Order: sequence, then structure tokens, then C-alpha cells
Amino acid sequence: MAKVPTVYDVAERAGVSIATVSFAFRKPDKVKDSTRELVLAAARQLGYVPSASARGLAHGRTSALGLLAFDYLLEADETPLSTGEAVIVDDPDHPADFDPNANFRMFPLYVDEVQRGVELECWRQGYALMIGGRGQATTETVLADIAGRVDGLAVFPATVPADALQRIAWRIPVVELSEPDHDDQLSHVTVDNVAGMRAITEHLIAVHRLESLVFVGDTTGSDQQARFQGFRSALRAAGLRVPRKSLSGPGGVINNAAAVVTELRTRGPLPQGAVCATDQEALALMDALQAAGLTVPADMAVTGFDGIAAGMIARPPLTTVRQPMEQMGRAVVDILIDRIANPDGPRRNRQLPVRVVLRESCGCRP
Amino acid sequence: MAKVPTVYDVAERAGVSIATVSFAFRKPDKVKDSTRELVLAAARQLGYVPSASARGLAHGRTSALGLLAFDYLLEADETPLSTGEAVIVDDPDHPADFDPNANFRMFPLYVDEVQRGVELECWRQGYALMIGGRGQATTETVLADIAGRVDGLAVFPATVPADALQRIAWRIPVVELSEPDHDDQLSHVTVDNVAGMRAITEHLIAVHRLESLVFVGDTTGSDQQARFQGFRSALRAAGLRVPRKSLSGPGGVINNAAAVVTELRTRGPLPQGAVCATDQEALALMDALQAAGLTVPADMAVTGFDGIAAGMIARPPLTTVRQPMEQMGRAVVDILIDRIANPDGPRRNRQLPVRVVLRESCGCRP
DNA sequence: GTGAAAGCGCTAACAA
DNA sequence: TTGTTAGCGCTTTCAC
Repeated sequence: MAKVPTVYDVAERAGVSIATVSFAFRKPDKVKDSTRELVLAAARQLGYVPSASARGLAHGRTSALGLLAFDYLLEADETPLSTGEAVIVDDPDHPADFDPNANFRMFPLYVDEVQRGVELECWRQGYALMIGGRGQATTETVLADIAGRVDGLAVFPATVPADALQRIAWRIPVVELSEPDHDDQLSHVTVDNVAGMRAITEHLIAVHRLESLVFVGDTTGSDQQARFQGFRSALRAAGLRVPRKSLSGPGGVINNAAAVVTELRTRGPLPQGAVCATDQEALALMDALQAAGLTVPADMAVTGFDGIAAGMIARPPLTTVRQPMEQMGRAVVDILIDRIANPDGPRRNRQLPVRVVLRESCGCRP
Repeated sequence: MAKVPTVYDVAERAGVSIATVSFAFRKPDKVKDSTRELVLAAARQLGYVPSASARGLAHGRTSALGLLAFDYLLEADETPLSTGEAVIVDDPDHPADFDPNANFRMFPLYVDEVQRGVELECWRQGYALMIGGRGQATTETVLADIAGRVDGLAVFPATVPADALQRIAWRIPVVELSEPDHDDQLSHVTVDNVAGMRAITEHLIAVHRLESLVFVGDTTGSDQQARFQGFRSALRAAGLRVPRKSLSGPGGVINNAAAVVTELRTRGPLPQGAVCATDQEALALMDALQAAGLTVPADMAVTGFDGIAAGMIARPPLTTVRQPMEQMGRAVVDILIDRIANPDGPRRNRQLPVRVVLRESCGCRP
């Protein structure tokens, strides 16, 4: 790459001062038409591209927002680049990327859809988006790295240590997703997990007449906690037996669904339905159930929560509670931009509605 | 937001010079352990976050890559934020975001999956990713904006004017996706469209014994051009009649599939199969065919190209040629990083293999 | 309407 | 090992 042209080069070429060059770009009407043309032409000839770093430094803002993505499901296997020549048809060497079904189980997930909402809204509002996270080195480092580049930051839950986040929030507005307000500096975007889970559980009870239900899944996160609570409240309201705790195999349901199924069977008669904390856990459970020779929903109904795409292509298609993920992403940006414009205003929280999506895994017919 | 702490503040607090602060962060081993601790502690207390702008300016690189996303399918309707309270179940006011099927017709598409590959590889290699584009104001402006922030840039085909891209490429490495090398400054990542399309056409001919085939879809892009060519070459090799041009309704197939179906029917006997340039066009065609009372694949087989998710949940599931999208994204980053490290090296081109995915729309049984 | 000049916060020689 | 200092490229008063 040859030397990168700067304002100075443009100024020299156009025979004006650097201030004029700057004005020509930023305040076109503060410059005489003819000089502006002159400057723009010079810039064009030189291939001048303003440095965002310099601009950000001088101006004090970057006009970019940041998003820190998950660390939940880090891509363990660094899918190698395919080596082959440009060939076709059956290539069992690259199953992961070439098997759409396998691929679809991992993407798009909750994070991805929310991220998309963030992207769309950012662009709509003229912001660039800096994304970092998933699988990157030290979370703390990445955090600071991203935070240093943007005017506002969005983070997924449990992505970074709370105190680190606090520190950032002191500097720029931060929105945390799917995490209740814990009286910090952060703004929050959440959904009504309790009501969503209560509704889907009520459906199982009222429509499918199920009476013995279990809750399956990790309940560490506050989202999941709330879902468990919604489940229990529906059972309680219906006068049914309320399980005290969630079933969650050692190491989580997703990688240990078989163990969960075993536990389910050894406990006595199989429950009529399993309400899962997330779609991914529900899908893993369905797989394990079917691997054990059981049929969903005949032997046991299964429901999820989130509304990820994989639920649609599952057999049977998964009944679930869908979060308005794109909207959540948009809300995040909305809040961030508001907070940037209004740094001294109060932090904002926003709760969005969820929706029950009835498919077949609960016993509904297509 | 209170005053943002800088190196100076940290230095003062720690009783050292700013250089030491900088070193403590960047070259920890060039600083005595005790002073480093001191500095880090001071930084922590102050909530210091290094400014990426300043760093980028001083150091000459940003350690971020850029991706300029599509303008193809701009989201016409700026989905408004849902207004309601946190409620549940049936909310016909927000169909788009809440109807998973509708949603998955638009996401993830080709761009999205490639983008994901870019993200994963960026993070794996310790780069942040700046994304811009889709739906954003003037493409030229955005281009410069993004380009000014990053060390390397990836662009989707037909996203920006060639000359603008040239100018950027003179400054930082640029990789263009799905576009053949046209002897510019750019590097390229492509797939073997010709071979892929030839293979799927051969499948129709050899396995399903179809003899009258049409090609449907826009052939403006070079990707699509190559696919049409592959289609023709398969027909020619089989000694079948080779259509001279593609069928593409006014304004494209996607929004005008009904017109294409009408044309198909008025031309004489319905062809036995329609080979489409892209999955999206194939899906639109299938919809229109079914709306006209025809059955796929009985009345007419349909195939696509790309391997987007929507093809899997279509009825019947879409037979297609899948591009290794994640790999393409990873390859892009790979090239970019190589070119950054090696600015004077030659530009690089890379072609990846595609794969035929047989589902039901071609006549194959599940 | 245009130019001169003072930073913005950080890095990297070079000195000490 | 640490400090001094000169930029990095741009924005933005303030003069002219």
C-alpha cells in the first residue's frame, strides 16, 4: 500500500488549508461552492479516506455502537478451511458446513437473531456496529477493546463480570439484554419470561389435559429462573403437583440429554410432558427421547422457549414461546442512542412481550 | 457521564509517566512488576478504558476488520418497535417478528451465513469486526466511513461502485465475495457455480429423467451468469434442447413469480423442471406454482442454489446446491489478515467447492 | 470564507 | 526500568 493520503495532502493539492478540507466534508455550507468542489476533486484524485481514528479522537465520539456477543456456546472445533479443489456433490470431509441440518442447529440461535435486530436498527439510524466476543481471548480484554471504540455498548447476559461492566457503564451507556435491572448503571431489555412460561404450561394443562409435568433445563440464568417460576405458577394455579426443582443432567441437558431421559424413566411412570427452559434443551431432549425409542408427543410432550429456527425443522416441530428477538435488538439500539444523546438522563429498562407458538411437539395437530 | 479518565489521569494517580502507563498495558514485561501493579490498580480505580481512536491514530492500525453487508434486500418496512405491555399469546399486531416462518424466509440468507463465518474467524484471530451497510444511507459514505475505521475490508458483490472500491483498495486490503477476479486490486473468494449447477442439472436429467428444463431467475450477477452457463452445459452434454435465455419476470422472479408461472403455462406444455438461479427465486416459484394449483415436484420439479435455511422448511423441502458460506466468510478473513501482514504481496483469490443437497423438490423421496 | 493553531489520547523513539 | 517528547490525522475555536 502506498502512502495513505491525509487532509494535508488534499489541502496541498487543492491549494487550501486543512481546515477548509475538513469543512468541505463536515460543514459543506460553510465553504464556498467552488472551493468545495476543488477540495472534493483533490480528495477523489488522491483516494482520500478520512481516518475514523483521528476523527474520533478529535471529535470525541466514534459514531459506532458495540455489541459483545456470547461466550455460551463457543465453537469448540475451529472448523478448518476446506482444502479441496472446487469440486462438487458428495464431500464427506466437510460435513459440518455442508450439512444444512447440522448447521441449522447452531445458527441462528437467540443471540444471532437479536444481533440481527441490533444491526438493522444501527444502520437505520446511521451508526456503524462493532461486534466482538464469541470465542475471543480474554473477555475482559475484549470488553475494554470494544468499549474503547464505541459510543455505546450492548452485552448479552453473563458475558462479562459485573464489575467490569460497571466500569464501562460509567464511561458510556451500556444496555444489558435479558437480565433484570439489578440497580446498576445499566439499562435493560427483557421479555416477560414468567408470563410466557405460564401460558405455555397452561396450554399443556388446559388443552392437552396433561397432569404430570416436569421442568427440564438449567436454571442458573435469571431468564431461566423466571421461566421455572412461570411454570410452577401455572401448575399451582391448576392445583397440580409442583416440582420443587428443575431436571438438569450433570453438565447441562444439552450434552447430557440421555442421562436426563434415564433419570426420567427410573423415577417411576414417565411424566406426560416436559417443559424445557430453552429450545436447545428441548431439542436435545427430543433427540434423546427418540433415541430411547420413545415418541414425542405421544409418549411425552415437549416444549421449548426462545423460538429459534431449529425448532421449526425438528420432527415433530417444536412448540415454544417465541421472544421478539429482532425487536429486542432494535430496542437495545434505541435505548443506547437515547442515552448517548442524553447522557445525564436516567437509565432505561424495557420489557417486550413474548408469544406462544403452537406446533406439534405439545400434541397439537399440524 | 463524568469526565473520562485518560492515560494522564492514571499516570498521575499511580505517580508515574504516561509512557509507563502505556507500557503497563501494551508491553507488560517492559515494566517492573510492582509498578505495573500500581498502574493497573490506578486504572482500575479510575475506570480507565484506553481510547481505541487515540491508539489507532498513534499506532497506525485499528485491529479491526470491516464488512460491508448487502443492499439487495433492504428491509423496506422499518419494523416498528412493539408498543404493548409485556403480554402473551396471540398478538396479531406484530406478525412479522412473531411469525417464525415469515421471519425465516428472510433470515438467515446467504449474506448472513457468510457474515457469521467472517465473525467467527475474526474473533478467533483476535480482530474486532465492524459491520455496516444494509439499509444504510449513501453507500459511498458508509463505505468511506467503514473503510476509515479498519485495517481490511470485505464486501459483498454489487454492494459498492467499482471505482470507489478501487480507491479503498489502494489504502487497505479489500476482499470481494462471489465475484470473479476482474483484474483489480481486490482479492476474491468465490465458489464453483458452473460445476455446481451442472451437477444438479445432471441429477435432474440422469436420475429423474427430465428432458424439458427451463432456467429461472435473474442472471445479472456474475454468480448467476455462471450458474446459467453450468445449466446449459449440462443440457448440451445430454443432447437436450438448450434454452437461450433465462426466464425472469419483470422486476425479478421473487416479487413476480406469478407472472413467471403464467408465462410458463402459456408457452405450451409445462416444462418438467425449473432450475432456479437462487434459493429465494426457487421458493418464490414454488409458492406461485402451488398458488396456481400445481404440485411440486409432480407437475414440475424445482431446484435452487445457495442452501439457505428457508429451503429446509419449505414444502416440499428444496433441492439445491449449497455454498460453504461459513467457510467463505472464514476464507475472507484469512486473506485479509494475510494481506495486512504482507501489504506488498500479491492479491489472492480463492475458490471453494459447493455441494448438491438432494431434498424433495426435485422428485427425490425423503 | 478561509487560515493558523491548539488540542484530542495514545504510542514509540530516544534519553536518562 | 522509567520519563520526555514528538507526532498520528482530524476538528474546532478564533483571527483575519
